[in-house]
Amino acid sequence: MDIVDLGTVPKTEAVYSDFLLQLREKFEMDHAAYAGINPAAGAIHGYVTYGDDWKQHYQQQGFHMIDPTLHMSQRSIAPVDWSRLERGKDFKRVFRDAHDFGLSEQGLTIPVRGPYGDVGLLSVTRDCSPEQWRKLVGHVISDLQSMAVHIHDTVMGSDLLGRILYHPALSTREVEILQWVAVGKSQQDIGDILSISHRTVEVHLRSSREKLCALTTAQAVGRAIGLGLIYPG
Amino acid sequence: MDIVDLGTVPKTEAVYSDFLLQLREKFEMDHAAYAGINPAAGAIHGYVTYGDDWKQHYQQQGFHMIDPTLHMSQRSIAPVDWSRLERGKDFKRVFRDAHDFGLSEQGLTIPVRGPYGDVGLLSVTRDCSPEQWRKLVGHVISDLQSMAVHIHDTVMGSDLLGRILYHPALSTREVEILQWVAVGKSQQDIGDILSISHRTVEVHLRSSREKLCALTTAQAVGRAIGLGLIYPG
DNA sequence: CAAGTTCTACGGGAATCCCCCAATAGCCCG
DNA sequence: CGGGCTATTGGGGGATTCCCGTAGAACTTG
Repeated sequence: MDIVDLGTVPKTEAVYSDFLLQLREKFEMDHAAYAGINPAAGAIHGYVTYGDDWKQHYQQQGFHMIDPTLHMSQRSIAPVDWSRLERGKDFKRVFRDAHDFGLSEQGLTIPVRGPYGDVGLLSVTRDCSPEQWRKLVGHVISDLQSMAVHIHDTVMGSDLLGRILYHPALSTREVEILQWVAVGKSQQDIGDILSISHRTVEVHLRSSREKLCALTTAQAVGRAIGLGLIYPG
Repeated sequence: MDIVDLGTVPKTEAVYSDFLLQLREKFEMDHAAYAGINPAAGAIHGYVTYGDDWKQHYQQQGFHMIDPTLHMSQRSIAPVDWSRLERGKDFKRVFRDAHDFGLSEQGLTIPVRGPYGDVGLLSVTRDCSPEQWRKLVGHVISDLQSMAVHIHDTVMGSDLLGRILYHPALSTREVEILQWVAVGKSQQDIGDILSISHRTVEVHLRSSREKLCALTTAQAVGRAIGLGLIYPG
């Protein structure tokens, strides 16, 4: 594959846009777009090959609030071919306008998720016959999926420094106790389970909250889950 | 591609094992394994092409607690080639034993995540020279990634009925208030923010706990995050 | 060895949460 | 229209958490 390997170049916004342009050419698509959300870093990323006119219009109309290609893909493990989406009023509204900008309603969105609640959506569009589309997709889907993982990994990696600085080191005991809280146990229960005083449990939870910069224990639980330190019970 | 499409056959455990056997043959691997966790359904899945002797030994030794191929992959967006793992005491412990069962320490694990906290790990191993391995992986990685998504999607889909039954419908207000809790606000704060009584906040939280089968609000926050209903604050 | 971290434990009291109970109003759908 | 659900509000009271502060022992690392 001759698309630039994002792992080997400096990370600027232009690099991602170029990556999408190259991907678009290689896989014979009209357009490509990547959208990424990183809750742990509070970051949102978006790169597209569309012209500025459609980008502005999409934003002004608030289409991201109703765009079913986004919403259905966020609920899917596998790639979502737009031909399988319901042609409801939201779909029609977005793509009636897209037509006016010369954009096709035939496309595909590939969701990728990371371990800390981060999500990336790589979308590609191509205006051609359904038969041609099916052949094209069947031919390139594996590589597109690999590309989706690649760009999402790289974009999230560029948030990595922030996450390293942000990512606190909870002690073993602190993690253990937070996990019990996530399972619904009270401080007294946890003390009984671990054969320690419930006052000690309280101390560890306080330390956990401080390290996670959380005002409450419930918030600390949520953050620890988001960071992959514990799991929902 | 001539591997059976899991979407077209009845879902039995033998089907997944056959899928892995076929995948192993097609991509010239020694072995293939899939492990999946579905927190929302409380389900754990595992299918492997290894013999029963290694499966039993792996379980008896509790290797899943220390296996770095599992732990590092769970923290990665992209596939993890085992050659890049640190040869620490855990790695050595697992693979010293694996050698005794004729299994290679050369492999690759591909993580896949779904929208509800579910995680799937597809691993493949092949005993050959590093040069051959690099060529083989470069040739098949895209297809392996697509396969990983495919099997994980299908396994999680087989939990779908459970998830539909289990997945509670929180009201808009309940979700909104749980999100504020996840941000660290107290019930009084939330009442002030939303211009409602803190007693009303309490009622919504109790309803949320009931629907999420949670004993505490902290547990409810964790579950809601795991279900993708709210996000860590 | 000294410093830092983790683990253990406690007093006292305020704040918050959550238990039980009660109620009304509005909206939607069969 | 009636039932179910959501949203709103309140009383009374107990349980739990969390605030402030304190301390010592064990372990690790430079």
